[in-house]
Amino acid sequence: MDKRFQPQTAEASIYQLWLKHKLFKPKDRGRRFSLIMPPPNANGSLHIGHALFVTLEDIMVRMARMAGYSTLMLPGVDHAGIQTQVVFERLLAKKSKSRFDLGYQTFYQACFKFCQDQKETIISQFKKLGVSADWDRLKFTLDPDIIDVVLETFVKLHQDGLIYRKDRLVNWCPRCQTVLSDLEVEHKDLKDKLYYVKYPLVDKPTEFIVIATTRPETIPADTAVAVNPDDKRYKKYVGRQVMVPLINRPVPIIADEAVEIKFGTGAVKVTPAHDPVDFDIGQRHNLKSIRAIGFDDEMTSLTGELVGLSKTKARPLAIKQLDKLGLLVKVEEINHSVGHCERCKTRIEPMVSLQWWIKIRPLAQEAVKAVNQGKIKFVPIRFKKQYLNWMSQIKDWCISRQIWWGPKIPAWYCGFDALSPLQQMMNPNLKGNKGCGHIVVSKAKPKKCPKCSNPNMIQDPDTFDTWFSSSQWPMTTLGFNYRQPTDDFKAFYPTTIMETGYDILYIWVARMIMMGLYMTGQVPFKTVYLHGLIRDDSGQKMSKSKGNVINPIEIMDKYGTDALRIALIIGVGQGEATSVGETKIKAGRYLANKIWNASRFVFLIGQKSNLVAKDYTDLKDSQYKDIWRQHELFLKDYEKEVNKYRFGQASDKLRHQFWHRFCDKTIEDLKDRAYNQDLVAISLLLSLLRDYLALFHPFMPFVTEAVWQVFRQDERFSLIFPTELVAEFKYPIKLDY
RNA sequence: GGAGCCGUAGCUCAGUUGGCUAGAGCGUUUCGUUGACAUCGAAAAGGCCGCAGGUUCAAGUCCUGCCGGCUCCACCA
Repeated sequence: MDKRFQPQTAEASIYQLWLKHKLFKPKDRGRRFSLIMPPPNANGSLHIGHALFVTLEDIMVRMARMAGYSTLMLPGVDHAGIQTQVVFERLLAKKSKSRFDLGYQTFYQACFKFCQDQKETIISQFKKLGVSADWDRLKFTLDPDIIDVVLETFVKLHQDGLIYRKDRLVNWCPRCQTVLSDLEVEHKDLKDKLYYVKYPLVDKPTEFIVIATTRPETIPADTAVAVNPDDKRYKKYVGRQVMVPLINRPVPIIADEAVEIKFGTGAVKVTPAHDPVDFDIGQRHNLKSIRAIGFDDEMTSLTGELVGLSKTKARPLAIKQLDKLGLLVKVEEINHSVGHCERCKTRIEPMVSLQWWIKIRPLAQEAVKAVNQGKIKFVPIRFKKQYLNWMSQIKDWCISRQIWWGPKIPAWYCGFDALSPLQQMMNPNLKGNKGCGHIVVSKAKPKKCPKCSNPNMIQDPDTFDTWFSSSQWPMTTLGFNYRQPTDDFKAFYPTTIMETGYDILYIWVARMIMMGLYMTGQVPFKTVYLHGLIRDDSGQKMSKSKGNVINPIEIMDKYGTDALRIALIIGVGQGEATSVGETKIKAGRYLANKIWNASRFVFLIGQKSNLVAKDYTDLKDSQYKDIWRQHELFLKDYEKEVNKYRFGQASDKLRHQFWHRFCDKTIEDLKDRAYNQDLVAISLLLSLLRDYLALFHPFMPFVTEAVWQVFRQDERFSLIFPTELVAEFKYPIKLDY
């Protein structure tokens, strides 16, 4: 046995050994355990967050496999719609190109190629981490069979009245040139200015109502001024009219609950086209929606003298003019939170636009019911509350995007005029298509318009929110379809555990539950395990700009994969942030080293002895029965931790037991007798070591396998080490899924 | 405005349904090993478990309030 374990040279061949034994394939028999890997985005390489989640998953999977479950870990990769498009556009920008320079076809193909390359990279990195997934079942969100089901789901939702197309207020990202769902918008607190502006009364132009606004450039789009119905100051004005400054258009003064009496002057300008609250007020009071800012970020023709200006230039001009007219009362500093694009950090422009929406309430109802009935367990439990809280206030989900990267929405339009105004603007090349305006939702392109027989229906140029396809991931990856369940689906659905980060509880987990129930009538997974974020040594969030990121690849090269894996897991509370730094990783390497050396010692002593295969002794009746009993007590305790998914605690206890009980006590106590050919002592050491190797294996698969292989080479140990791979050894504890 | 979390050794953090003589890693001190250990072992120092009340035979653990930090959600003009 070598004096040291060399992860750098040993790991790759150990991984090959597992593949050779088809270890990662589910066995035919036994109870089933399945875990669908959250697909990493195919637009970058492995970071420490990937390492954490995939390690946690691999631990659960390896434990289940060792405990005798027919175990499937299904890997996948995500095309990651808007995120990938932003990443790829940045690459293009370095060559001074935009997606429009390439055109849709070329862009799509180049992006596809880019994703394929990234996919290969990340898969090889996952293998380096020791991930025991069944790579033959690897899925990509753009695989034809996956897209097929996703499209069908859209059609079915539409048939069931759960998808509709409507003009509503959306989040428009001027940089990405697409709308976003609410969950893709980040709110940041910003210092801004609050302008107090006089609106003259129509019937008495010497009298004014003063409103407060942060966006004077949208004044031309005002269609009302609103006050709170209980505000005594303004009671006499309600029902009368004011003149909108800059364009001199009369608008009504209305009363609405949404207006806060205490804020500003208690009177607010209502701009339904550019503000979510105002949009709702507009709906309630049947107000017109006038657009001041176009999707091109320029002021529209309805904005008087501001027309044609960019919105940033329009504001100072508006202020200047108001001031000149003597209508600007004062300016105050204000702190308020403003939405930004999660991907490119550009400030969101609220707009009214015709988009596809999912009517979410009916789906949410079922998803809440399932959780309340205990069909899905949350680990840690506190996320159940967060889930329920979110679901109770959920809003309809906008699923159409104007980006190019991703599958297109299966809606077909008879003629250019049926497209939304935004789509018309963005797709002038389709302009020649004439038609009756009919819309068909179907997976395949209709041969002709069912109404007017036009043979050239055009497809909706928009793509799906990438999360629409992700929300169906557990179903699509297992081969679900709307006709006949596949073998994998029958065998492994619902999956046992969904492990992912708590930061995508709403955007992904909640939606998978809704879609799973909708598509199959069953929950997609029985347990949700949510892990926390990774921080550095001093508890800081890792970020490139702070320069405190840890590159898992470098760590693995330097300290070995096992050191990284155990450092990410040991002693970490459930769902809590993990602090990882070089010292913790070193501690991991020490542990790997300790495992190797303890094994080496036992191996050498065993080799020197007269031990032969038949010398295995029943330890429960030996003079060492107390040691064995203590070991069994530990196993019980350990079993409890693992069944509660407390891997941080479990691995900590395991380390302690192994190091300070087995190495420091048991080995030391039995050393002399073992040297003196006490075969019972030797087989005791061997038996204990074998259990420790098995227990450590899910956490530190490489060093444990390497040791196991050494023992396998000597047939004298074959009764105690009865299987070829440590992973095939009967796990000394029971798991209950 | 709503929801959730955290505050335990110098640092980063564990501590499950209340039973703790409060733990780990790293760091510090002393001694010992270098024939399993790019070390390892034995021992030690170091904690009003944020603060104040309450429940209890018993509270780091449950309840209330306060102080400090964080996260998420929300229609703060």
